[in-house]
Amino acid sequence: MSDIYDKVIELAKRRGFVWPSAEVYGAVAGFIDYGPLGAMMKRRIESIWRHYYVIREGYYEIECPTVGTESIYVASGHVKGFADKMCQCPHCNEYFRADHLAEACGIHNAGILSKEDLAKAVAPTRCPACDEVFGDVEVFDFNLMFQTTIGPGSQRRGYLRPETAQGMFTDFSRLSRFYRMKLPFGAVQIGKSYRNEISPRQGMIRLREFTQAEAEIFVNPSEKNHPNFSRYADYKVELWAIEQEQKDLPAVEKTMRQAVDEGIIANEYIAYYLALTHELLVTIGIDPARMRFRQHLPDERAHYAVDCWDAEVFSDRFGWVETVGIADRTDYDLRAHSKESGESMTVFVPFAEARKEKRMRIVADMGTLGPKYRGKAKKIADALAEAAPGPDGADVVVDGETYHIPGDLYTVREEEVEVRGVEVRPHVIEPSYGIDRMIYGVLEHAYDEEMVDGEERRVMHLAPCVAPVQVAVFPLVNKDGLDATAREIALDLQDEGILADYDDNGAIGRRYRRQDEIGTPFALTVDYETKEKGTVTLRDRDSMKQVRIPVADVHATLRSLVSGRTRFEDLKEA
RNA sequence: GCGAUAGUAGUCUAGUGGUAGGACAGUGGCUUCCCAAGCCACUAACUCGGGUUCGAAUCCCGGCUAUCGCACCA
Repeated sequence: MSDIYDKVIELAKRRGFVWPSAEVYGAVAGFIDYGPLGAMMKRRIESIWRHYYVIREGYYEIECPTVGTESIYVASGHVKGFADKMCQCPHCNEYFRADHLAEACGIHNAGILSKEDLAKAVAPTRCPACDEVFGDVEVFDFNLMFQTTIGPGSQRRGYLRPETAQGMFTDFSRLSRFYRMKLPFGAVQIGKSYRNEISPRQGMIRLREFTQAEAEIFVNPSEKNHPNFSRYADYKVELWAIEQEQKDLPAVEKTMRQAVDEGIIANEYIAYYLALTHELLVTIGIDPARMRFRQHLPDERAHYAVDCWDAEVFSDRFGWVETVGIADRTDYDLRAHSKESGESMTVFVPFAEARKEKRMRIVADMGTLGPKYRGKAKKIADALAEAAPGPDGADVVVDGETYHIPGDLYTVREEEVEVRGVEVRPHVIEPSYGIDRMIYGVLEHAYDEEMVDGEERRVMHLAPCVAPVQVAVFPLVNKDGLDATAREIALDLQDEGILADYDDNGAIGRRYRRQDEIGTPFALTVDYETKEKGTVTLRDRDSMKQVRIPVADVHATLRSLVSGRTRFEDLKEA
């Protein structure tokens, strides 16, 4: 003992936020259970996320299976790309990435070598661990996806999804009809994803089963301006862009308008979700001073991505933790699924006004062309339609051979056609949130120890909107009917949908402290004045101050406090 | 996964081969009554599996988990 991590995890375990999963049988690294308070807090964070993405942005939530067939992940590239080629030293049994070993001895692009070639490349090198020459080693694939089989007889291979995103892509055509073919549109998913990490060692930060909240926003590639950009145009965020990162400079503060105009952020969509993410993280209780937006360096971002930013949250134990990724993935995913599935995955975008376009149409004289070229005739005719004929005929290339087609074998017509629009393959803007990491960040940033009258007070400064228990209700003493009144108030609050925890055990000070430790933001106490004047005391967790409010106002006041519309400091004494 | 270290009530900890003790927390009661007060009572643990031994929390081996280092981290 101990840094904040130890203290936060100790409290989280003891009070029922997060537990090692299935501890009775021996926990397995990378799996956690959310206890009663943790699960409640997680739901609250998820519903705040929904408020932003589903209600405010209008991107409906869908829910897809966590088991997917092989073709999904062949298309997405996870079957190939998510597999590391590994080998084991025959002398010391240490595991290594085979491509890393090969690159260390001067082979470039070792990542594209076959298993056999990698084994050859590694054989003469020395093991970094035991310094023996490797000799004969077997290079094998280690895929980070959990594999399973679907149905009996294990004919059909399935994978647990490594991200929720693919569901939005495979449902693209139906989504596009749902949104009546109007770009932009988006869909979101909150759910479990799975990655069989080789050795997850960072508690809640690297899990084998984790919760993601992802939005896939499909936009017209030529219109990357967000329709509601004005909402965040003046929103200021500290940006640690490529330039600052490479030169080791501090982050710069910019409005989103500036950042887009200066070309720091690729487009309004990315900037919009970056600002929205900032607002969301602050709302759930991430300390703005311990948060930054870091731009991916060109060599670290996926080859197809135009721009990518991570929201990173600072942890006392882990340093900067990548918590949210916001990327412009272009049309990569839809193109990949279109190719694998044969679906077009495009959206017809009509022009404001249908355009009349003049087109040259080249029509082959099949009566002559057919007998002359026989089997090739169809292909030649198709090529002709695309060709640019000269005065003495047209040259077309079919199957690698050039054919000269004299002018009398086709006619050129000029036609006027009406073009109403184009088929567009949308680009994808993807904000992707790691819910578990957000929860850890919230817990760590909320944790505090302070001295009160020479005694340590442990308190979780959870935002009222994410605190699992929203209000505690106490009788000052357990007699003279105060307890019955307090019980009634608690019941009323519960009827109103407010999570109120009634407690009459022991001394009142102890009850306050118990609630402080789980981050309950407010406590109501029924005392002798309640009977006489119809008021109760409302105590604020952070300041430990109290105001008296009328019993009749309890619901409305708490609702307003919990939603953040009112601050405790602004309450008036009854 | 490799190596080192560790694992005793919910938490912290005492216990070097002879049937586990404390503190805090928790529960019930008394009392006091607005910030972990006091008194009484109670609940509750040797990480798991093998081995050595008449006897193992204690010694040995292995698993699991945690911490640190190495490796891994779309």
